[in-house]
Amino acid sequence: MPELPEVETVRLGLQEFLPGQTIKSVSTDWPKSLPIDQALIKANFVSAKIESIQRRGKLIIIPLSTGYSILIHLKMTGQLVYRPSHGRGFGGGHPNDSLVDNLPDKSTRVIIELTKGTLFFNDQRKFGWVKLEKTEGLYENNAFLKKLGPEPLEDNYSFDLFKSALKRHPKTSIKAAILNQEVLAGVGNIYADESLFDARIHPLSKVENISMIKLRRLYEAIRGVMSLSIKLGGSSDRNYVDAKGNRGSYLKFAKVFRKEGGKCPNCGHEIIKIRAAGRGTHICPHCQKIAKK
DNA sequence: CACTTGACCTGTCCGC
DNA sequence: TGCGGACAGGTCAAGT
Repeated sequence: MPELPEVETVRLGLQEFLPGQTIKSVSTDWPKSLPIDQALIKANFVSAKIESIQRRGKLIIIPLSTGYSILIHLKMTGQLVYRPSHGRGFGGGHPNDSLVDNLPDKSTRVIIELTKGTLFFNDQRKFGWVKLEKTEGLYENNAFLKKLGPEPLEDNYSFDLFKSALKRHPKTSIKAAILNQEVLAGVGNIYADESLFDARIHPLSKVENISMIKLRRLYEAIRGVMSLSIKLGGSSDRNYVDAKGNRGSYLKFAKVFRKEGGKCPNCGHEIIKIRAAGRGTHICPHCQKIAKK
């Protein structure tokens, strides 16, 4: 599921409620979702105070008063939903938007009890996890964070940065390259397809064969689609919900993702589905031709 | 080495 | 209706 815009939407939601709260208990019925030693949980997770909610790429990072940080990866089907202990929900949401009316449910893997509410980590496919690591030196010590590429929505993320990272993967397909989290952080299958369409680049084009003009358009497109998606609360293809349990609406505006059989909004040609970088991939075969040297 | 493919899981959908 | 297979927002390890 969750790519950068979805994870950022979750972060923004949690940011409203969690900072300042203290953790009362942590439990799981699927230990692989919470691969933390019990002694460490007791010493540095329980009774800790939540300081802030951060995000790096698709990873949620929650620094605690104990000097440790909670790391959460939602992978394909993870949800992170907060429910206050009293009052009837949050109000303001449309009832039909909620995919998580009664929590915990059968996909709930980890329950974190807080002073004023409960944080549920749900994950149908069990790929995601909640970990705990030392805050000091986290970005240097954590294998994933250490290699993670730059944040594409930061002001200082330049075309030069994008181009020079791509240059290290000249022979691979452009889709595989932008899905590679070491090239840039946060792009997943939805935003790869949408941004490649916007830039009129065929996903199987080799990086070295793509013109500078098109790479520039791709850089702009990646930032454009992900910024727009954050404004729309992300994409809810199946499971995704934000911290309040509500869906995002970006897919209503998607041009090719899951639109096979429909018409290209640019030329009217039929959108087709192919395979690229081992993933289902949506293109307009008329607008997106494989680049050749 | 750089790059691609399977594995991790559950659930849903589609064809026979 | 039942059953097998393909497929689903991600990332690693193990292949080629």
